[in-house]
Amino acid sequence: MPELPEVETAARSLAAQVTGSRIAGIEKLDWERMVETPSPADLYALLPGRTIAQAGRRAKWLLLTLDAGWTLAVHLRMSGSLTVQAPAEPDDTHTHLIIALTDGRRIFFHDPRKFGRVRLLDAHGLALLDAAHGVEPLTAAFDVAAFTALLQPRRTALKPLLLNQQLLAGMGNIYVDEALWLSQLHPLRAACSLAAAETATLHAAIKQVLEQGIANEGSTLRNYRTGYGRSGSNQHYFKVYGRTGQPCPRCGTTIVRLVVAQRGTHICPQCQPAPLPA
DNA sequence: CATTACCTGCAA
DNA sequence: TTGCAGGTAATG
Repeated sequence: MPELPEVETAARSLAAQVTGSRIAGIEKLDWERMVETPSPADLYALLPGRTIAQAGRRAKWLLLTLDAGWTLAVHLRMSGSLTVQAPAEPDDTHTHLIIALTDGRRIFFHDPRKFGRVRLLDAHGLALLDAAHGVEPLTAAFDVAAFTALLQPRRTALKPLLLNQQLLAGMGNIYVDEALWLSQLHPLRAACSLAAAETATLHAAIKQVLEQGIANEGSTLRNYRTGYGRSGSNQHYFKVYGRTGQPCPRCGTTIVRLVVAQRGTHICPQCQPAPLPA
C-alpha cells in the first residue's frame, strides 16, 4: 500500500473503531517472520489484557498505542491491510495475524506478499523508530525553508530523495510520481538544482497529493483496504501513475514509463523535461 | 550507487 | 513463461 495517505486512512479508521477496546489475545499467527520484536512467544504473552488507547501513524508505520507503555507498530509494506472484522467474519489464507478483542471483534492483518512487519515497542523502541524517520510532510515543521534545507545540499535525483524515509516520511512510488508531474519536474533533476520557485511548487505539490489521497481514503490498486475493509478511491484521480501510453491531462503528450531509483516511474516527457547531462 | 532478496498473484 | 507490483533491508 501503502504510502502515507493509505496508512493515515487505516489509522483513522482503526481509531474510530477500536479506541478503548481491550485485547483478548492472538487468535492466529501463521507467519512468525512478520514479528520483528519481541519474540512471537513474548508477543503472545504481552498482548492479552492490553487496552488500545489510540491509533496513529508515523511515516508509513501504523501505531496502536496500548496501555502499560507499549505501542504495537505495524508496517503494511507492499500488500498489507489492517481491518476490524465482525466476530463471524472468516479469515483466509492471506490473513496472517488475527488479534481478538474482548467484545468478539477481531483485527485482521491481511498480507498476500508477506512483506508486512509488526513490532511491539516500549517507549525507547518507539523513540528509535521515530528518530529513524524524517519530517512529516503534513505538519507545520515541513515548510518551504525546511524543504529547501533538505534539497540544497544534495546532488541526488529528486525521486530517490523523495522516497528516502530518513529525510521525508511517508512518500512512496505513487505520490512521488504524482507530485513531480504536478510540479512539472523530471524525477532525475538534481535536488540542488531547483530554483526557489521550483522548490516552492514541489513543496506545495507534495502536500496537495497527500491531502487529496487522504480525502479519497487512499489508493487501492490491488490489496489496500481501509480499516473498515473498504477500497480507497484515489486511484481514479492519478494523472501519471500507471497511465503509460495515455495522454497527459495537461498537454496531451503520451505518458511514458522509465525506471528511476529501481522503481517504475511515470512522466509526461513534454511537461517534465529531462535535465541536461552534466 | 546498483543489484538482490524477501513473497505471491496477476497480466501480458 | 516472463515481468511487474504500493516497500525496505541487505548485499557488492
